[in-house]
Amino acid sequence: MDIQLKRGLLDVCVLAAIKSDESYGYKIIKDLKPCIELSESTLYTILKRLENAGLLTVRSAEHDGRLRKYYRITDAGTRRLEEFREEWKEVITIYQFVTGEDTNE
Amino acid sequence: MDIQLKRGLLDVCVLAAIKSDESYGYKIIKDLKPCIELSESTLYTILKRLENAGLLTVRSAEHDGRLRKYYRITDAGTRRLEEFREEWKEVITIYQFVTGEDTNE
DNA sequence: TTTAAATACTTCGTGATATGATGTATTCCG
DNA sequence: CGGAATACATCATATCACGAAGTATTTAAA
Repeated sequence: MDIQLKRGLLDVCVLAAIKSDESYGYKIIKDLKPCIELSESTLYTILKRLENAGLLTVRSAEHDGRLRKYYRITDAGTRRLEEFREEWKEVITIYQFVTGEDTNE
Repeated sequence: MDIQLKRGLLDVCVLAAIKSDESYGYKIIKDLKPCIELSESTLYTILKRLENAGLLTVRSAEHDGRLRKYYRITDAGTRRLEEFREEWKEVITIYQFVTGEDTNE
């Protein structure tokens, strides 16, 4: 899919991947795979950004003697997902303009 | 609206603005205003990019003693709009993943 | 008539960002 | 033993939206 279109969706996809339960990098990639593909470098960049924005928190824990970083969504992160739903109304308007479609069909 | 989300839509908005009839920079901005806002620097960057990609052609013409550049969509540009409709199916899937919504509503 | 706003296009610098490449380190399986 | 899978990190690069600033003409208001 078009990379620019993807850009606007990646952040919320990652947030959605951890919205019901905390998760870690490698698992997030696998969970998102059927929906949207992203590389490790992309994901860790996004996780860092979301953390800096206060949309998720991180805790490190050992798992089978290996370090894992678990990411959990914050209230602000949940609000971000709600905002996304609001923004979507605008997106639909734009889609209709572009395709020339009417309200339904 | 979120700038990243906008990125994926700007190019097709501009193409849609000239899809039925050729137009020029200033008019495109005004026509798109109710739908999506963009500055002149943004638009001319986009027009240049779309021209380089062969999605539109340009002709210069004088109007009231002032130069105007008229942009017309090409067949490739029209195909790009059709592709966008196809891509949209993926976008809907992603939207549903993010919001947890089912097939409709 | 002077002035401001609108029309119309151009160029430059900046910050944000996705991604490939590369690296480190451990565990699991054949 | 060796390679695949797991797991995270960093760097350089290319793309892109946008504000700022510039040039030049026409139109309308003062």
